[in-house]
Amino acid sequence: MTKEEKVLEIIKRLDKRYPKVKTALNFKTPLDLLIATILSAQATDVSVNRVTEMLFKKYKKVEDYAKVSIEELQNDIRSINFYKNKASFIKNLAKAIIEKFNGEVPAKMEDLVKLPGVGRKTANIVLWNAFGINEGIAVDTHVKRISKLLGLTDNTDPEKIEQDLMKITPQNEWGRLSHLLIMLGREICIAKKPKHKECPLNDICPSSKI
DNA sequence: CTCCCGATAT
DNA sequence: ATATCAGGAG
Repeated sequence: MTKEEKVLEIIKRLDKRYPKVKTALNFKTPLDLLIATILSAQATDVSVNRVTEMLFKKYKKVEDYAKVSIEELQNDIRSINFYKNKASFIKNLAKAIIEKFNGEVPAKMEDLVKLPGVGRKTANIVLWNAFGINEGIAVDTHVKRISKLLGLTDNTDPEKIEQDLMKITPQNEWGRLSHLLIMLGREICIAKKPKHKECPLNDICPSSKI
């Protein structure tokens, strides 16, 4: 089985288990999702959703983030890790969106990654979930780990892994592949204790202990 | 490569 | 106690 065939089989099986897969982060607007995704770095989606439920009622426009004091913003997201960094990212990003993009979250990779606190992973999440655009593949900790376990890549650098996955995956499946692997990583192919017996990919996974 | 730095599961 | 969690910047 070629890697191209393997990816299609993986998508086919995971699609059956996770139909209509999408981000687990709650959001209504592109701005909401951008903020939530920044907050989600090395944090659980449950923690992020708990904070954003309050946050998105208080901050509805980029101007709200741009004008709030850094201390107040820090306090509003204090339960999330790296809250000082993230508060600065969000405030500076809001200013940048107002100055450079007329107050609208840009729907292009090259624009998104210029924003403070936004890398390709965050940009890919926003592009696909908020704009329906397949411009790349979000490689997070789950996608990184599982791609290697499945033998889809030999690289460890997320950007190289993304390139490898993009080469062997039809572009219209890029967003879905990423989110399907994330779901598998959260529920079955757990970093610490993979549930090989329950895994729908155990017969085509080189790392399976079954 | 290090730092950031709270909540949760085991 | 400690490993891990939808990472990114310096």
